[in-house]
Amino acid sequence: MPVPLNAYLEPIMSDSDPFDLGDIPEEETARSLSAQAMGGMRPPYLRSLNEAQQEAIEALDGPVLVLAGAGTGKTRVLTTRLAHALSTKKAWPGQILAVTFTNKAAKEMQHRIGSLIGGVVEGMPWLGTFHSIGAKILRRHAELVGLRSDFTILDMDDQHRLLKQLIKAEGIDEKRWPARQLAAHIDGWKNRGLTPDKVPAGDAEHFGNGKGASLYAAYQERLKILNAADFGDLLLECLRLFQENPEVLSDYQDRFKYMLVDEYQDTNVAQYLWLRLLAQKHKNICCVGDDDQSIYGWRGAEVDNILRFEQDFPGAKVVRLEQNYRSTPHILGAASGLITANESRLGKTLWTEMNEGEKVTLRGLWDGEEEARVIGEDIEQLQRDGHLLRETAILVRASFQMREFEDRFINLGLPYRVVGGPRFYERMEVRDANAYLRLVAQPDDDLAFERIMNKPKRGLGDKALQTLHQLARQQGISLSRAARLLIETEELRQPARRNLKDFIEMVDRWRALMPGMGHIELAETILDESGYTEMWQNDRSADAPGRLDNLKELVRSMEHFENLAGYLEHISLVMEIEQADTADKVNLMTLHSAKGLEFDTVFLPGWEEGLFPHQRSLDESGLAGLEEERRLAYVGITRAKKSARISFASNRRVHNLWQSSLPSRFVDELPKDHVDVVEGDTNFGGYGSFSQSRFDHEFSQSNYGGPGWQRAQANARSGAMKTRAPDLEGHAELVATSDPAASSYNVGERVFHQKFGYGHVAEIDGNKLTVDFEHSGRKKVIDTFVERHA
DNA sequence: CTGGAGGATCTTTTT
DNA sequence: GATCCTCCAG
Repeated sequence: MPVPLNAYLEPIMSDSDPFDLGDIPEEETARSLSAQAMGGMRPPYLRSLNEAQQEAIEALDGPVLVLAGAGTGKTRVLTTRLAHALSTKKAWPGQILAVTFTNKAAKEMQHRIGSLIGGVVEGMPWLGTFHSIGAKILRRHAELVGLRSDFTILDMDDQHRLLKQLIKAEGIDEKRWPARQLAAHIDGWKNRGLTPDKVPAGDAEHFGNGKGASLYAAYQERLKILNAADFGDLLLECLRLFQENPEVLSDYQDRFKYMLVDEYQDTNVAQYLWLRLLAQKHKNICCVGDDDQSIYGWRGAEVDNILRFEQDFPGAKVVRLEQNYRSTPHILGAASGLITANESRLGKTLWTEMNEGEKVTLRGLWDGEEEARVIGEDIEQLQRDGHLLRETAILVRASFQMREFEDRFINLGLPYRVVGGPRFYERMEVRDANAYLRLVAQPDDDLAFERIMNKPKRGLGDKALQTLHQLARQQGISLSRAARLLIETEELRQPARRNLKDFIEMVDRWRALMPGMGHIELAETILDESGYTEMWQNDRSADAPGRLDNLKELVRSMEHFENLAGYLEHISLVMEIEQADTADKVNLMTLHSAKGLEFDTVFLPGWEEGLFPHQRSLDESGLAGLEEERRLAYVGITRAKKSARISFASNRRVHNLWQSSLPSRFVDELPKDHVDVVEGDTNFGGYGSFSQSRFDHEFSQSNYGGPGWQRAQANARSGAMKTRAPDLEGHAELVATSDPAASSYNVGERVFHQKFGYGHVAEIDGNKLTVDFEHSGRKKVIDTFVERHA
């Protein structure tokens, strides 16, 4: 994330007149002179734009909705609009809020504005993703929502572990109510802007026999104790901050003279509310989006937000960008024809001045393997014809489809790259390393502590961890504080105790190094001294070398940051490591990660009922799900500049068993005029014509209870039967020891300890007791581990 | 407390 | 087919 240019922002944030040039450093004045020099003339950056684009750019004041179809120059409009606001001096960089969804988009905008205005525009402090901007605002006012400004941002793995603990503590059977499901619910609530107290009663019953809402509340409470926020909180807590603190809100309302929202069709309710609050004052909000490309409904995105824009912002100007600069007429025709099957859309008609080009091809194949082979051959042919591999992409519905292509390409020696695959920061070893860094930076980060306490093995297993947890909970302190207490006592057996002590001291030592040592050197020291690197060096498994490489890469990536805190903030918000991979490789990715990209040739394999549209989408969201799948297909086709090649297979291996499949209904919805059916040389399936698939379509509609669906039902049934008695053990433990009033013991008092038996208190040092046990001799223990015994 | 064996479950998409 | 989890034997 960009480093804020405080030097030049501060004056703007203060009460001084933002247009007072006296506050702006020289270079800035020099730059804005070029804008002034344009005078009344049409600024040069507007010249090569079409009418609609210019309209979208020049309508700076008042609410504007820009409906930007695929390939209509959306990003250009966005950035030019920004540049326009700046160069006409309607606003200074610090007064423009520009939000995107992905870090990639934010970076691209940053970059393009830079080249438009010329020079440094890291000065756009409020250009970023919803999440990064939310985090930035929250850090400034953390104490108002019960956090400290150095709060940790949890990733999904952390979130998952935490929820698991809570579910266990509630005595709920985790088999039946998996943590990931609860996480999905909580995410859903947060996306809809619901705090625990606002979760509708009916909703909460979906989880753990109606315990959903209370678990959510418990989770939020726990987050506050951990001084942590999850992804959803970055928005929801920010929203709460605004709602509960009008003066804070009004401050931001004043500040953001102009607001710009990219991919508006992907906003969820929380984001929508957030935007609305902020736009209340100046009302200069410009939302850019395409309802036909809304593909994140499952993540809480509300297509409604864009469909409702004109009601939400009365007097809104709506600009349609319909001239497409990317694709040939056939490709556009195929995509447009397909998307007309959707009912809920605002409707646009894309057109182009390009030459006809080739039709979209459609190919039926025997199985997934053949599909991979044929596409591989196609790509090799393209290569021979002088096409670049990097201008070729294979877009799949689900990531498991990638495997067959990878296998095939490795076989062929065809270079490929998986875009948006397993993320760097999600790898286990990288997370472990980050946990070390987090623990050093933030001593009370329990999740980090827990993660690495016994990695590498230090003889601190479950037992030690449980003892620690118990103590931490009773004392209301963090694990590392609890550890400090524990090593003073004899609660843990000798090896564990010594190991824990060593561990604590090691972390303390690193922390002490922090002020003097650069963060990179520090990271190296930590990885080295902790034995973590060594652990992988001694590991004989096949993936160990790769993991070591990743650790090196991690340390290298830290160079981009000024300090440890900056690095940690970055990785929690940006899951991807930036790498300039410009090599000529075929691109392999999911349809979702293809949004916003374009390629000469696009392969769209796997157009089969159940896979695409995905069965689960249909089961869970019905018609809305189907329409979203169709939009996904639309996104896929419109990625192609020159050639789109759709295929489907009659047989596919799923979970290691073969399933026969029918061509996707989307195949039938493609307008014939724009499609060529290609006969494969091994056309076992006999899908030579549309009539066959139309017939299959009829069949498939009555085939709703397909194998997958039946299996799902069977699972649900057996799950229901598996209900077990609630786990009482956890409760018993709580009841036995959680008695805060009992912490004051007297010397000579008789006490009972679970492990050491009966004894008399000999000395008292705070909450540490020295007890003479009748059978175990003199021991130091923490008072919460003993019971008073009359 | 560790490590290995065997079992269950998984695969839709992601900031 | 992989990964994660649980259980059991040292």
